[in-house]
Amino acid sequence: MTFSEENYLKTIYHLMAVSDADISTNAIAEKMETKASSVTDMLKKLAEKELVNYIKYQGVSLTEKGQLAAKMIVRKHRLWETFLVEKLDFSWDEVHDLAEQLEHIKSEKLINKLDDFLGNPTEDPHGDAIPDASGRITKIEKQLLSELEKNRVGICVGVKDTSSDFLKYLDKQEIALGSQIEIIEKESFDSSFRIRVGTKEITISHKIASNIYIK
Amino acid sequence: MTFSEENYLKTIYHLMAVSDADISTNAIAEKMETKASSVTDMLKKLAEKELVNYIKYQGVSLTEKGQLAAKMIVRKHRLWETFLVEKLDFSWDEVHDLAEQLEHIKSEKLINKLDDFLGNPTEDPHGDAIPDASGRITKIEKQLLSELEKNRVGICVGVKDTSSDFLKYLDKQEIALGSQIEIIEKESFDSSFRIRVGTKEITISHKIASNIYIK
DNA sequence: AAATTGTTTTAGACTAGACTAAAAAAATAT
DNA sequence: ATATTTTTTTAGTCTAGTCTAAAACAATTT
Ligand SMILES: [Mn+2]
Ligand SMILES: [Mn+2]
Ligand SMILES: [Mn+2]
Ligand SMILES: [Mn+2]
Repeated sequence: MTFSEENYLKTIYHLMAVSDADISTNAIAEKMETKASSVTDMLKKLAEKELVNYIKYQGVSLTEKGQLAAKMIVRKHRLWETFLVEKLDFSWDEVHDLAEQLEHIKSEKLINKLDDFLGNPTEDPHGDAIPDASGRITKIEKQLLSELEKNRVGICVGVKDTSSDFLKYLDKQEIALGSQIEIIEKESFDSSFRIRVGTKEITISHKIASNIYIK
Repeated sequence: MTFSEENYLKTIYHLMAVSDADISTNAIAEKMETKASSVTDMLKKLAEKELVNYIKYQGVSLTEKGQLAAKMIVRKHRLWETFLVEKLDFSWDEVHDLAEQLEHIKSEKLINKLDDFLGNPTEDPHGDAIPDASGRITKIEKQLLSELEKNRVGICVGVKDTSSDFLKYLDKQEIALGSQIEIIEKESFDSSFRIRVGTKEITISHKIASNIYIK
């Protein structure tokens, strides 16, 4: 499997996790910052290899085989991110682009040894689940901070947006995985939140609140 | 720089370490298991980028810029090999092919952090020197076991052939980096060697002896 | 139901990197 | 010095992956 094929599979996998319905050519093109015509070409190739179910004009979904392949790429991505943060002391906003490269290294043995070396983690530095060697995922129950009621308290267990900008913003506000967060007030006018993080009280926008996972 | 360009540079670098003279198109083709015509195409491209000095029909050599680029690839290769052996418990005959993939990961920061994580090693698992971040190499003085006189004793510090087959043979004979080796007898008829490794006495062919470095 | 708009596919072109076959140049042998 | 062999380059073809522009199809609006 080529890098490009792997990237398409992974993108379809992530889109399927959100949508249920078949994935459209345009959705893939947008997410990958490429053109719809390029996507069509690739879908034909992936269908030929029985990695996706593809019917012209009707969108695409992963086959079992494609699903497993996609999970293995996600597994590698998240294990490498964990390695970079835990062992090489990278911060959580720096690792995604590097993992985009490392996820294409081909070796089951390597990734399984890396898994062991890291102590078989179930979550990556952003709180996302790491599939195990057979593709199984331990679902983490979590909800968006924006869905929490006033006066409730929770622990930050993940982020939805993993962009460097957002993660740096969280660093600045001293919000990290494991931080305790309490909803002090929900402002109905602009849907912003007054929250307590540790001992500090801060105000965050609805957009911020809807990108933080709480348990 | 593409993977392919990097592989050509690295090959030219290794050939230059042996030969002094300019490197021939055929030598590169042979080492890379490709065709001379493909090599010619690539040499033009590398010359365009000022990574090699190339004159039609007269062979090729690395420019300063090309030399540094090649060293950085070698640095990455050898640091990854060290990581795989030291941290992930791979054996020295398994790591080369994996390092061939890993050496193309693009990130100075990653490789420098990996270097620190490993304790800034100066040699890889095969006894080859690891260039530092600026390309400097600490030359290791060593000689081939085959050049050693009778009754001399030395320590195995490296291997010339790093093929899996050869390394596995050494494992079988319990020869590893750090092993003490004494020349008991040199057989003039077939140039074979009678040696003592630790407490064991064994016979090795001239070919074997000329692929082991001793200090 | 027809027209408009949006989406997806097709057709054709381009680049990187590989290949084969033929031509050109260099090296070697006679 | 000429002929032969070997090496290297050129010319042309192929595949993967991308793109633009045009055509085909689907969804919406009037
Ligand atoms: Mn990521
Ligand atoms: Mn992640
Ligand atoms: Mn190696
Ligand atoms: Mn090595």
